[in-house]
Amino acid sequence: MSLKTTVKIKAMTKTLLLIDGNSLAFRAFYAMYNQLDRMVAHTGLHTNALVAFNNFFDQVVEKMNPDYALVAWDAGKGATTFRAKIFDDYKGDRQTTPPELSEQFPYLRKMVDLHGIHSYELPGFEADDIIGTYSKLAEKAGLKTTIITGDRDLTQLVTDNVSVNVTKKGVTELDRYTPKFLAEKWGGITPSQVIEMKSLTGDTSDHYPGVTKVGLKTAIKLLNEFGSLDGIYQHIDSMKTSKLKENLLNDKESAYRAHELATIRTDAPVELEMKELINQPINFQELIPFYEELDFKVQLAKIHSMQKAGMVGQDQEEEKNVQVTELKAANLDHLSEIKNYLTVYFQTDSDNYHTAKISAFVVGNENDGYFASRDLELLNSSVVRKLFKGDLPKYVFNAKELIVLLNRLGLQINNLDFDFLLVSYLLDTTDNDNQLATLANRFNVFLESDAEVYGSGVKFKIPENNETLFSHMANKASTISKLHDPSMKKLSDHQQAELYRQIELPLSKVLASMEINGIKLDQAELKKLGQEFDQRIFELEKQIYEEAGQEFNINSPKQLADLLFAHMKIPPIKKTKTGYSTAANVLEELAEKYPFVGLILQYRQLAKLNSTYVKGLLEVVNPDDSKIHTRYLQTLTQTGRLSSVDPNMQNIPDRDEEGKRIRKAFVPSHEGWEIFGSDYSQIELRVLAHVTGDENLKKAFESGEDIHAATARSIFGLSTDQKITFDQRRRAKAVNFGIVYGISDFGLAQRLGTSRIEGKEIIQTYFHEFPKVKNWIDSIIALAHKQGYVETIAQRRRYLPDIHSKNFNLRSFAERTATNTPIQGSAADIIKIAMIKMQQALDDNHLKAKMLLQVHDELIFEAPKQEIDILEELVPKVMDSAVKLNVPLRVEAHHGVNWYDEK
DNA sequence: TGAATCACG
DNA sequence: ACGTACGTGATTCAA
Repeated sequence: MSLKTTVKIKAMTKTLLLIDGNSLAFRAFYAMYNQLDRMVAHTGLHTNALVAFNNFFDQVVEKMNPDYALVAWDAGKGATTFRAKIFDDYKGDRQTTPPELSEQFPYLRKMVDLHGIHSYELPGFEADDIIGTYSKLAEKAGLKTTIITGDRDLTQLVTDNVSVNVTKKGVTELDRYTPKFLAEKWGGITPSQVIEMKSLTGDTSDHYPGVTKVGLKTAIKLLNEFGSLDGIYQHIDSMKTSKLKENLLNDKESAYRAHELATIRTDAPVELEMKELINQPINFQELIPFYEELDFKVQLAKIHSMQKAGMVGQDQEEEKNVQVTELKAANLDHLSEIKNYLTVYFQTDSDNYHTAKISAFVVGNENDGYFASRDLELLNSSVVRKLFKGDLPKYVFNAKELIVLLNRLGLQINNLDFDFLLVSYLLDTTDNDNQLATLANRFNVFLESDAEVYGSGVKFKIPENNETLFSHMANKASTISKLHDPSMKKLSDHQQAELYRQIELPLSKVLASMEINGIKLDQAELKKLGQEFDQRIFELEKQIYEEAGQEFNINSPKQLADLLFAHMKIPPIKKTKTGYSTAANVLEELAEKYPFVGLILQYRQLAKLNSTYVKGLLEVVNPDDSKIHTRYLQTLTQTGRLSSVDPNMQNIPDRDEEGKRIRKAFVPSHEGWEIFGSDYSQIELRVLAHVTGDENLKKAFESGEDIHAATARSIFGLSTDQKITFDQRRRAKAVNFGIVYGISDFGLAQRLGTSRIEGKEIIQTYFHEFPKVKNWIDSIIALAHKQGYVETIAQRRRYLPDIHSKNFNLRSFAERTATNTPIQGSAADIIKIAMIKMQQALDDNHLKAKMLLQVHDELIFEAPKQEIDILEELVPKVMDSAVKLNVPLRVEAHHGVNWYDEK
């Protein structure tokens, strides 16, 4: 078919789209019911039905592009329909509309309106009747009509010119009923017989009865024989005596009433003329603020990209690019004009700001414009130094990074006030990729991502062209400036301003100095260890190949599994997604019967130490100062802990003697100094005692007794003079861990190597002994269900979007995190506060000691030997008084000539 | 790029 | 009945 004829046909037969608003709204609401809690706008409005309805417009209506369109609604409360007058229990048992849906109706209507489509309702009539009436009017006018509904009753309106699309799944997958499709689907029934059928079967959703015991199949059989309700009753006398005949006779009145109720009116006194139903273009002008109100990020991003592609008009205002001037020696004095606040952004060529090349910088604000340059020398000018040191509040994205970069340039900055990265993290940790463009998106501010402008992976390149680079950087700076007000407002709404001002923001400075200081690595010591490991690995390799009778890659779990479970025919113990597991706990079990497997375990241990901790650390040590400068990620974890990368200094081996030797290579950076370490004892269980208020648990901590022993005493019913066996303590320790992690009988049994039944008994006994722990767990899960998030003692927040999932696994996981996060996260709050106070104490006491590392519940320092005595008193004091809990905090301190000897 | 493994609290 | 304890990062293999 040529394009010309297609156009002609379209031009000749105009189309009308009739939408059953209420029916689709209900469909949309229940189709997205499991998303109900996830889809809430900042205003608190539920948006699940709105989202689905919007998808419906995008995917269905846009494709149809009808000439005329109308959404019909049931008239609101107070309007009695003619059906209710016939039958006062009409729709009687139907659940009242849930409030979460009711609140969406005004917005649904507005959405329809902004899509250029008329809404219509008529007191005394339902949406069905409006649709029926217009479908007849359209037929007379020679239009092709499409009806969209979730209600099959409307199929009675089907003709050659009227098709009825009934929702199949959600609101975008539809069954298209034509006379032919209807006949195929329902045993040869015609559209008008749909009414006859409903008369016999009744309608459960509208709550009117038909004939007792008559369902779809019987109804079709009767209609095929007698044609209609009238036909059935005209011939009823000739029917054989049967239960069916009896029911038909008994329920004749209800069948005829059902007939009347099921019949859709086609003569409702509708007022709109067809020409008023012309499908209007989408009103983007108003749709954007509307979507913003609903927090429709995806849709806003879509409009934004359409605007960029020139497909949709936009205001001149938005078109305007951010003002950016290249900064030069000649115009430096412009900077002294900047008032109110100063946004600062530095562009680097890689994530590791300790080593990255600093490509360019931009400073400025929304009123006074932005100034960018690649010339870092300009930063040494007195104008810039004064500006950075001055009182203007500074707005940045990642304060810690900026401090480190400036430090590299010998510069300092004062009055860091707004760090959008930190603020976004505190507001919501979910899906935080730490990218400005993504985080800005949460506030409906759109910015090209670095990947779009600079490329990613091997294609990444900082543009050589000044205009490209400076304009992107100015856009970033402008985004930071614009996000100050809305994000700080939200922070106060969440009661998190103190968490930000008193903890995270000051902490970023402390962390910056820790990173800058770094920890000294004795490279010779580590290399020596590496040589020993190399030698032993080589010998183990030889022995393994010999005993295996072949060479293979021992590092490949797949090849190892092949050897063990196929070639050597050892019975496997555990499976992974892809094959048989060769994990350490499996191999340990096998090693008891097959000594050969023990060699693999030894090989694995040494290979790990060698590659990750010997080679790995030697690769990242800074050759200039022989120090390791890790980066703490302050805005990554879901609980509020820090993490550490490049390298990870929070997982240096400690549990096995062999691995611990790595720690000998971490030494003080000055002669006559020592490594000093201090750790909280059982901080998480103490937090548990605090948040639950459990008397028994509190008592255990107040007595100063070993907590696992105390727990053993409680759950195994031992008196104070009875001795606790090693195994009882071990089991109690596993229970304590289990409680903190969100226990299950199976999980506990697995770890204790006992039966599930016994696991269950132990948990029950624990809860009996520590009843408030049980109460707290129950109530925190209930709270998570109610509000969708949990909080730590410092109002750190973690959202749990899966807490209402229908998927058991996802929901259970969310419930376990609901109990674990307040504990792990509050412990993180405590050590963060301690770190800020610790830095302050070191400064106040004019100590040379430096805080170097944080490992979740411990702090590592280096200090002159003469200061060790002071630290032994000061550090525990600062740490255990950081936060006042209703149980004491205990801190242990150690020191030595290296990190190994500090224990 | 994901899975498996193993290092830490 | 569901599957099975919380939070991380680095290395290696194999597609």
